[in-house]
Amino acid sequence: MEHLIESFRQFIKQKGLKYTPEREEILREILAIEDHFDVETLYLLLKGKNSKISKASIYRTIPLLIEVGYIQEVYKQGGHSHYEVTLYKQPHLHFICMKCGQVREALDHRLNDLIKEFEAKSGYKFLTYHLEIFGLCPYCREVK
Amino acid sequence: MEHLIESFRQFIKQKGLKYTPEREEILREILAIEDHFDVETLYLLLKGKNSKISKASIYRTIPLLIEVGYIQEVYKQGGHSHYEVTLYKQPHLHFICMKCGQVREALDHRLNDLIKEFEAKSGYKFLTYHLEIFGLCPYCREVK
DNA sequence: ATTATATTGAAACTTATTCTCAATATTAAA
DNA sequence: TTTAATATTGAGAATAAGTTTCAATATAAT
Ligand SMILES: [Mn+2]
Ligand SMILES: [Mn+2]
Ligand SMILES: [Zn+2]
Ligand SMILES: [Zn+2]
Repeated sequence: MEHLIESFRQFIKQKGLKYTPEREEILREILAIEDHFDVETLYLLLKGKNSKISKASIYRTIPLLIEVGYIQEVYKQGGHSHYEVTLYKQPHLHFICMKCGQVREALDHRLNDLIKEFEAKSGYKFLTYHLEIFGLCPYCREVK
Repeated sequence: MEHLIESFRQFIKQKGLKYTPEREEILREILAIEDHFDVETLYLLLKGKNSKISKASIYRTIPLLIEVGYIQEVYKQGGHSHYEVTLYKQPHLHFICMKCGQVREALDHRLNDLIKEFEAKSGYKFLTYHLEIFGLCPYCREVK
């Protein structure tokens, strides 16, 4: 945990940026979230702890955390982005129920293999992916 | 071509809606597009033909064309949706260059198989998917 | 023709995200 | 430990995609 904070600080310094308490606070809060999160959720979590962090700072810090490889934008839903900490997990797919909005994730190595194969054959440099499957969850496909 | 127009009319009627020249005009324009398209592109194409169609009507017609199965939203880029006619093609993946914005598509039956397998195992009802792979195209990975 | 209802374009609205700016904080150097 | 250059902050303005509202008009059933 602390080593992640330290690595982030080094990343910030090495880019010629300044290490601020706001950036660290945002990082700590995100690392404590187990789930997917969006900017609003994160903002309210911080606010609930009497933090003065503004949404602008959250929006400014997220790209840095993506660049350092701690988080990824994993899907868009309801017109806004959702993120998650991807330090300990591979990219994976998200099944989104179009009726109730429930999101479930699944990981399959064959998908990652397929993408690596495509990368090798195509000459592209792959950075990340979104696989969003849209449909109805078991519950919603029942209720008419 | 004309049979698609006719099927669309029947779809509209059967839903208790009214068949209007605006809806037909939008459908004809979309069917003539070979590529991916977004609302702005479509609007300008129509405008260039002296059409009076508003963006509001385009935004209202797109969900109907998705529902009838003629088009799909295939990816989001630059903060807005991109669509394509999917009458003659399977869902497929889109590789998006994060630097120049180029989009290239690829189709692989193993991906579709994987998704069908997931559907069968999970109890979800699958409708469509987006697989967007983000990275650098062969050209952009060269230029620093 | 009449009439009920749906659709239209224009403009207002909503919402996510980015930008601007003046005040403040960080950092390296003196 | 001051100084000074530069980056960051929060607040609010700006932007842009998409949705909603509304009065005028068009559709289509009778
Ligand atoms: Mn996930
Ligand atoms: Mn495509
Ligand atoms: Zn559901
Ligand atoms: Zn490129």
